[in-house]
Amino acid sequence: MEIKPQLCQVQDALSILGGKWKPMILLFLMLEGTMRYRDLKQALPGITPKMLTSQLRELEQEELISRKVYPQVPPKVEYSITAYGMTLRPILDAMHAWSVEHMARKAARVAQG
Amino acid sequence: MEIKPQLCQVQDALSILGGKWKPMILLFLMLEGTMRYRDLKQALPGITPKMLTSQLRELEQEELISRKVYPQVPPKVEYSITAYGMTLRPILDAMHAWSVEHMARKAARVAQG
DNA sequence: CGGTATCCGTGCAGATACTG
DNA sequence: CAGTATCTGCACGGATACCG
Repeated sequence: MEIKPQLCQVQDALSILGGKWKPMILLFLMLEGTMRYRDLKQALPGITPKMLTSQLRELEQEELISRKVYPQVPPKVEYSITAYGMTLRPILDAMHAWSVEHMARKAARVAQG
Repeated sequence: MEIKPQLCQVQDALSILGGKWKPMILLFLMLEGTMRYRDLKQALPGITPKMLTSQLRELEQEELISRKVYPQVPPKVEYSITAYGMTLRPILDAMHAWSVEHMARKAARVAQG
């Protein structure tokens, strides 16, 4: 059987979802449509402002999310998923489905050491 | 709209596919069924023996692949995907499909800097 | 409110050499 | 053939403090 080199392109998708918080950020924005900075910070327990900003900037640069600044005091910034970002949904759904399906197995492995 | 905490389980799938070479190893084994150590090494250009071994060991520990040793000289070791490993296929397929679909966009971004 | 700036530890991954 | 062993670096992520 011949292996098609194309198959190695899987790396591309992985590099985009690679950041520790990126999948969750994308998921939240997919579901909420729009969230402010502090909403995301609350939704992601334990994330530092530096990490949140860097992850958001990277996703924005990939054009997966968009950033809208309201020029007012106090500042207001809204993040939302783009149409392009939405194309990642099948991947996230597949990962989510798998994780839910196999949580029991993982729990058993942890229990037995 | 309510966010379901379950959705954050996406991290589990990601941690399993996280290694740099793991997705490709899994893909090759899914397609070939069985491969020897040196076949994998050849199939993964640039991988060092240390990395290949460590990635294989981790996948084996997760029971995603199985390792069969033939006690002979010179040694012969075969790796193959398990039924459990096969359950990851939808994720890898989704990632592959997305990557193929969006290679053009990536190429354009690289071209323009 | 929505970020920056700075410092720091660790873990992943590569290079190289050696072995049963 | 199928690995180990050892050394190395640097990107990733975290902690903390500060700013327009």
